Amino acid sequence: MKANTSDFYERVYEVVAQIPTGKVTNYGAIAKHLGVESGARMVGYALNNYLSGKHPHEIPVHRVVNRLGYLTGRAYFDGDTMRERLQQEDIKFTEEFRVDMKTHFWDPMENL
DNA sequence: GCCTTGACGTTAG
DNA sequence: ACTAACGCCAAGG
Repeated sequence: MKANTSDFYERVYEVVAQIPTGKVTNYGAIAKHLGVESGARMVGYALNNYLSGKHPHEIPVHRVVNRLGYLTGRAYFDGDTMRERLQQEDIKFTEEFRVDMKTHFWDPMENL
């Protein structure tokens, strides 16, 4: 059973699916949790792939931001959807497109 | 096969 | 706080 790229994508989706409402995590934390510390970029790639394809389960991909809290993936959602969804979960922002990581960061390493 | 392009992160300045 | 240079590695041209 050799690990291929699609396995990695699936594992990313599994982690994202467990991010609690009102919390966010970042690309690097997910990669690290999956044992691929240098794979932060690939996590982003996986999420991008998620939005382009058709998937049976809805997962909160809007809850993944970069390590500084910036909504680097906002351009891949319609309009301002990413920020709107986060605000609906009472997530606080320190800047227009930056969430308050100090308050809302959820680390897969410590919770899974 | 080579080159460029990224939802990234770390380090140095 | 901000910028630039790398390292990373899958995908697409």
